[in-house]
Amino acid sequence: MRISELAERSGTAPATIKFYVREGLLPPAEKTGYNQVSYTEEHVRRLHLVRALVDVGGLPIARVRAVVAAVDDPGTGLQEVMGAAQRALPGREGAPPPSPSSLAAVEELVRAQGWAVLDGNPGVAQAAAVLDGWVAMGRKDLFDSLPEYARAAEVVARADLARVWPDAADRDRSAETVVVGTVLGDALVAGLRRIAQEHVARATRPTTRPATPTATSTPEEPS
Amino acid sequence: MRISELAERSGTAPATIKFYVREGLLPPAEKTGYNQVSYTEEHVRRLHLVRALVDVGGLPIARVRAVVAAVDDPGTGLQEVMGAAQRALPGREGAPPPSPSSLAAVEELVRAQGWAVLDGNPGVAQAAAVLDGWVAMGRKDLFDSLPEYARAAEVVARADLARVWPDAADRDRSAETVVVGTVLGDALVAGLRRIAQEHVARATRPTTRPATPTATSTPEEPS
DNA sequence: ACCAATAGATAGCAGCACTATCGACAGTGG
DNA sequence: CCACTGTCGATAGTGCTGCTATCTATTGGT
Repeated sequence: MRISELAERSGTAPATIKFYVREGLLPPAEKTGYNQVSYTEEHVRRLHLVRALVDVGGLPIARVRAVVAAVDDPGTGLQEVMGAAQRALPGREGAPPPSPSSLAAVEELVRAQGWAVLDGNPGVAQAAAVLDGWVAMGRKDLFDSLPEYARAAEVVARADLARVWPDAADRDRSAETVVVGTVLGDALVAGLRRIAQEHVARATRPTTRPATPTATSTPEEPS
Repeated sequence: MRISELAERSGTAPATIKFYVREGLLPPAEKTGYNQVSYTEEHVRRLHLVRALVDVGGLPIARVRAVVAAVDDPGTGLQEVMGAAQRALPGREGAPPPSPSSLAAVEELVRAQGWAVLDGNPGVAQAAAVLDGWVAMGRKDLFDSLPEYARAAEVVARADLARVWPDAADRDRSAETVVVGTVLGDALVAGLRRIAQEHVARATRPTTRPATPTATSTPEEPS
């Protein structure tokens, strides 16, 4: 198929497709002439993958390139593909490194949960950075809630992996599954969390501010 | 205090502080002379809040402005502050709108969970967009896992709100708590999810690919 | 034969988050 | 009193990212 058809089927502008090929997000199409190439169904699904990572996952182009490289390299095992996807996720790159105390807190949490984890896991630094932000705001009560969050995270992780193992025999397919699941999973959990937050906020009827009847007046705006 | 002290205490360059004041992320300091102003402790904590939202939460400046405006406006109730924080989170703005079928699936999930939620909730569109990305990749099995994710999301949401109600009497303090909790909570859950993923992947020993012994050879790299 | 479409290369552009520079002045040590 | 460092506010500039526009040589379709 030609570029216009690929563009139409993926909802992506031809110029953008060319750009993706240049950037290595999309493999070059097979040449059939001086100015004719032939895109395949493989390109369609790869383009869908790229757009999902960019649009829904919010990944920058460079990260997407790293991820698809891991998917395409048959020498990369599923665990490493998952690692690549994890490292690709937008994770506090401009931020200062996490403090040792927060790192220690996270590591203690990991131990308390009975988790086994290597040092390189980016989640550790990310969680520690969150704790740092929290204490910088003068709050400390988050530590008590950590096990609750950790338990929820484990439930999510089990659901994640339950979706991968079924077709673990097909390496390419499951590599894609791992990537999409890891990246889009963050967005899914975040979205569901927003819905659940509103539900819980409405359900537990917070005595909508016990002692300060001011400012409750403004007409209810959808949260 | 003068700008250099504020810069030092917050780890932010003076030029950046000036920029934030211009952009309305930080209130202007009180003038004490032609070229002398006096920053307060309030500025320190506000700057910490802004940096946390930017560095850890990854929010763009414009979103941070909207969030702090909601926090500062005493006429904005806590529910609306939470709504502002939710809408501020990076959520698929460049992406195409979610398909009706995915929206319907999310709404059915919401009903099945017994959740009550208004139309404007950005989580619905976000979750639907994730489903769209998923089906665009030719996978449909995600729907079966949705209730699992929803349950985990509710656990998280309950933990979120349990941290807010305690000091719901202090509107300003709890407004900050809501914002930081909503924004940093996403990052925290995401980080813990990465750790849990690695743990579960190692613990359940995926029979590391049942029928395809190829490509397992590369030396174990920390995922 | 004609014309729209294509490939590939290069240049340009808009947005974002800062950062650098400037001129006028203030506060402080000597 | 006076040099000198620090400060304020304003404006302009920078580096990066993610495309988009333009150009030329060529080609398939009618």
